[in-house]
Parts: sequence; C-alpha cells; structure tokens
Amino acid sequence: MKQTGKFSLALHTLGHMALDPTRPRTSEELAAMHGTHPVVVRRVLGPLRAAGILLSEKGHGGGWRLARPAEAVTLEEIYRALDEPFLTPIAFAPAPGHPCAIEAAMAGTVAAALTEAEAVIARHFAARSLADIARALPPAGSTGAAPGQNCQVSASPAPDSPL
Amino acid sequence: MKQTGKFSLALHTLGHMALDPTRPRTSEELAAMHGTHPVVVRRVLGPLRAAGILLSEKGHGGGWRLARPAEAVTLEEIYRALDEPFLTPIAFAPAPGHPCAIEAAMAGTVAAALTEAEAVIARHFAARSLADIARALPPAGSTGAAPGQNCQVSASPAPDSPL
DNA sequence: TATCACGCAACTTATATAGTTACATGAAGC
DNA sequence: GCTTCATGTAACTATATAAGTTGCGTGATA
Repeated sequence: MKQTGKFSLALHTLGHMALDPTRPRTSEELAAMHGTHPVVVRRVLGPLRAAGILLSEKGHGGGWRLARPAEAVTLEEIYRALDEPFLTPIAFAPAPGHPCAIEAAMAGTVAAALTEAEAVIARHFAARSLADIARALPPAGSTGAAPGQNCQVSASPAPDSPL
Repeated sequence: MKQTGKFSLALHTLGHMALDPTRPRTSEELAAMHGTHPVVVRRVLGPLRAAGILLSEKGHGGGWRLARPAEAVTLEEIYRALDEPFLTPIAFAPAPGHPCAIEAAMAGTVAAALTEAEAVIARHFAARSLADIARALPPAGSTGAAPGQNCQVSASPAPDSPL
C-alpha cells in the first residue's frame, strides 16, 4: 500500500470478494493484488470483521470471506467501520485560556460546512452496495483486465520469483 | 500552530483584520494571537497576498492588511487560495502496469462522492464573507473576550516579558 | 543609518502512515 | 501427534508531511 489509505485497500479487496464470493482469499493473495504487505491487509480488514462485514478463518483453506451477500454490504458501512473520515477533522484548537470570539465564529462556520459535506458523502455511499459496483463493471478486456480475473496475481506469481 | 492547519490560522487572523481594518498587523502580532511562529504566519498568508486578498508592507508601520473591504472577501476565496482541501485526496493509486477494473470502478464511485462533497463545501463558503462572520459576533463579554479586543495579546504583553 | 518588518531558504522536530519482522494461536491435512 | 498453513498482534523501522525554528536578505520608515 503505497500511501494509498485504508479505504481504497478495503474497497479493492472487498470488490474482488464480491465478484467471486465462493473461495476465501488469503491476506497474502490480497496484499499481492494491492501491492502491499499481508500484515497491512490484516490491519485494515480486521475492523471490517469486527463490524460483521467479513469473516476470517485460520489454517488450511482459510482466509477472508464476505460475511453476507454483496447486495447487503453498502460502501457506507465499510467507510464507517474503517473510521478514516475523508474530511480533515479541521483543527480549530483555541489555545487553552485564550478564548477568542472570532476564532469561535470561524470554527462554527467551518464545522457547519463539514457536517453538510459529511452527510453528502454518507448518503452517496449508503446508496451503493458492493454488488452495485460489481454489476457495473465493464465487460472483459475493455480495461485490460478480465472482470473475473482482475489483478491476476495468483495466476502468475512471476517465474523468476522464488515464492 | 499546534497541528492546526493553514485554514484556521487564515480565518482567525483575517477575522481580526476584518473587525478592525484600519491598522496593519505584524506577523509577530498575529502569531501571538494564534499561538504560533511569525514565519508560519508569513507562510500561510503569503498565498493570500498572491490571491489579492491581503497586502503586506515592510518597514516601520508595516504589516498585513486586507486588500479589499471585508464584504468583498468570501471564505471560499480563502479556502481556494490556500490549496489545502478538506477532502483527503483519496489515494487510489493503481500500481503501474497493474490495471484492475474493480479498483477503477471503486475509485470512480469514491471520486464522485468527493466531488459532490467538495461542491457542498465550496457553496457553503462562497455564501459567506468575512464581514458576515464579523457581523454575527456575540456582544462583548459573552465569550470571555470583547469583540474588538479578542486575543488581547498586544494589549498586555505580559509584564514579565522583556518584549 | 539604524530599526523595523516582510521574504525566503534551510534546518530541526513531531507526528502519522506504511512497511516489516517476529512470534503466538488455531485449524486442516498427513 | 506433528507439520503446515493462515490469521492475530505486538513491536520496530522507514518515510512523508506539517510545524516550528533559525538565519540572512530586502525594502521602507524614522
């Protein structure tokens, strides 16, 4: 994950699971898809398991699976579970013992704008499920990757790699 | 500036200038108001000068002044001039030579949500001028600071201070 | 000409995120 | 039972960004 953020990793990997929910994916597999480290994948997906969106199993044949059908998982749930708001928690930090009516008024106006924007984002994500995204995928080949075979990592682990 | 951000510093200092546009303020004065360093103030206000919102003058009696009446400065202008978007530039960074239709679809959905939210914020700020904020200030004393004397720094430079 | 204040570059520090390593736990297969 | 596989978690390192700081140059005023 090269300065990418939790949300993009989550959407990317959950998207793959939604498109083919039958088999579980290992952290290693998902990490290779996204170009990051397996531990990072576990760190990001952990909260989604806690939120009841994913299941994880250890041992042979283990890995990550959707806990529910893709139709029943909205982007907003994912967004909330990750607790990584897009909106910079604008930092009006009035110095302690240093009250200022002007600063307070500015902070209020900014907070109002951010609250509005947050609501817009939440509404947008709440209206979209993982299945919606998967359904809207372009047909095979039009983006250089087949829909069922995107990020074909496990298919070709690079012949020169010792793995 | 304790992890505060450029925007809060800008709004705070411009708010003071809007409330009393007659005299210029030095970087040092503004820095003391906001609890930061004069150089930081210059760094933040510089782009506002470039945007035609502020004027700065050197030498005796110099400092920062509004380039226009407070009625003619919207918060949106300030927001844009600072180039510090509230919305985390969500980083879907598809690895080069690693196209993935799923990732692309997710990125598109997120981008749409962020674009909507940006518009909401811009509209909110565009509807408010510095004068609007100043006008809405509570009467003296209700917040522990008089409207014309908020952040009373220059008034009492602390008797024990050699400044 | 001395002082004041901005302009700017460079350096230091602080913080957050990502990446990595190491080890423990639990499940499946032999 | 033992080995292998996979997650769970803690701890450490590396890197990027923002803030804070120092120093020096420039222009304007007294």
